[in-house]
Amino acid sequence: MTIQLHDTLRGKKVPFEPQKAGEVTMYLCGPTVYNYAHIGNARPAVVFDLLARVLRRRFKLTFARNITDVDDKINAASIETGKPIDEITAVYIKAYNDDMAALGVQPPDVEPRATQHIDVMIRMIETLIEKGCAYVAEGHVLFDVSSHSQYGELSKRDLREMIAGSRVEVAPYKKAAQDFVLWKPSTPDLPGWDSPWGRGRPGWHIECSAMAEKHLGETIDIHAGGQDLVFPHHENECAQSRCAHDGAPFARYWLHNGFLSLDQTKMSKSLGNVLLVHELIETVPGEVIRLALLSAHYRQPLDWSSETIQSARRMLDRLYGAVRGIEVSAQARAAAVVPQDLVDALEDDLNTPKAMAEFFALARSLNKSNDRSEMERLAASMYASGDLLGLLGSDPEQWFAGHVDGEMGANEIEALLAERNKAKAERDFQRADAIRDQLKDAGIAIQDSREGTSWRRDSNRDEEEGGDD
RNA sequence: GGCUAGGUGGCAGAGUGGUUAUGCAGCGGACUGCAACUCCGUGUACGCCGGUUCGAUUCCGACCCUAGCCUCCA
Repeated sequence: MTIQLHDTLRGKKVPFEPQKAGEVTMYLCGPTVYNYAHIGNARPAVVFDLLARVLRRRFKLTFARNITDVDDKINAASIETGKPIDEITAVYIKAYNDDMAALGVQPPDVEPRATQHIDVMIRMIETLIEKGCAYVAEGHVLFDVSSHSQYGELSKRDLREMIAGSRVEVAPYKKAAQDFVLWKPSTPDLPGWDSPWGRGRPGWHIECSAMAEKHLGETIDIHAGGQDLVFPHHENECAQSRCAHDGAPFARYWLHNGFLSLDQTKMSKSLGNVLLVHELIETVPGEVIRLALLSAHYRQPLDWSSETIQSARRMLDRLYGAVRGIEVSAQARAAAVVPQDLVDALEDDLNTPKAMAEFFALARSLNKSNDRSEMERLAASMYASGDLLGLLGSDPEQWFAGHVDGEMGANEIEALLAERNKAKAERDFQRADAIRDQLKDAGIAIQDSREGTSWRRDSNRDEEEGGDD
């Protein structure tokens, strides 16, 4: 079966064939580093990280995810905080990569920075001017939208309607309202680079076009990003690149993830409901966040709430519970197979809910099995599936011991369990139950089995009742 | 107003022209000293109205509602 992907340009799910057999190029719009990443920023990173993992099973993938480190929002942050720009960007680049690593996002093959590609951008702008697709006006270079007949194709917009519906004040030097900036002049206090049009800085859209060209070539296989980037960012990127490359296709498949809302509300600074990843991971394991982000299909809208987190946590409890206590040899790991149904689900436009259903089916058969070698084989299969999904990366005991410190340490818990087992052996069930209640109050759930008693920090515990901290 | 997605059982969330999604929660049972975990069983779900069809949640049309974009935004 060939991989199926939903292409925004064609507006439907289509079979995926790379332009060059066996090799795939993919570009994802990365962060503008003026602030910490919020949970909505994490969705495309996680979703397309999964796509990268799926593609790597079959193809040699070159995956580029850029960093926008020159931008007016960064300049504003610099003025606001009084810190130099490169200090700000360094802090947030590190924070972004740390946050994404916590969510199981593998580093891309290339992570180009805008400031290191100014020369490429200038060259591309020169090319666009030569080809009559761009013009200089008052120190600005603008892209002439009328020079590209396919403009509007990706976002399915009609140029004439856009003029009518325009709500922006049009800069006087623009030939047409939709023309967008490729290069703009910088005042001495702003970051700037020398160019044929004077000292200035690039517009946002040209950055991605230039970096994609440099690292992936004129025509890339997959271009991905958030749905809100379709217009104007991707439409403009597409127009620039195609004009610069004599009409060669820019991206052969356009993938866009749906929006994430927070408690049914759009995240926005003015509403003060921005949920930052680096804050969230203090109390929620990154794996839980990853699973929560993958629990809905990537193109669907996803509402983030405490229930979303709780549900993902419980799912992981179930998955880790299935593999808990099963030794998997290196040999079994090497021979492990991801169930074909799970692979098929992911290769069908990244159907993660279906893939998770298959994952649970695997956990169920493992839970049901009594045969040692079969259990090892199934557990190995679960770990292999986890590797593909970016889940189940922790040791199960460590998972149940909790990623967040509880008020009761492991030694104390073990001591109480030993005492309880002694009481049980003496058939002093009242004492045994008292200990169980004591542990429960401390947020520890215990499970008896033939092999002994195991424990875990109970994710089902109502934190409201935790009380005294 | 225009464009693009959606509206599925208590919740989350896939999918399909006629047959079990899955997870959580609930109910019954097994296991257990009692629990928990796990297993087995269990839900007359597909926005509204028409149409096509032997049969539609699934296809077509109208309507209602929701979200995103049209301005920086993942």
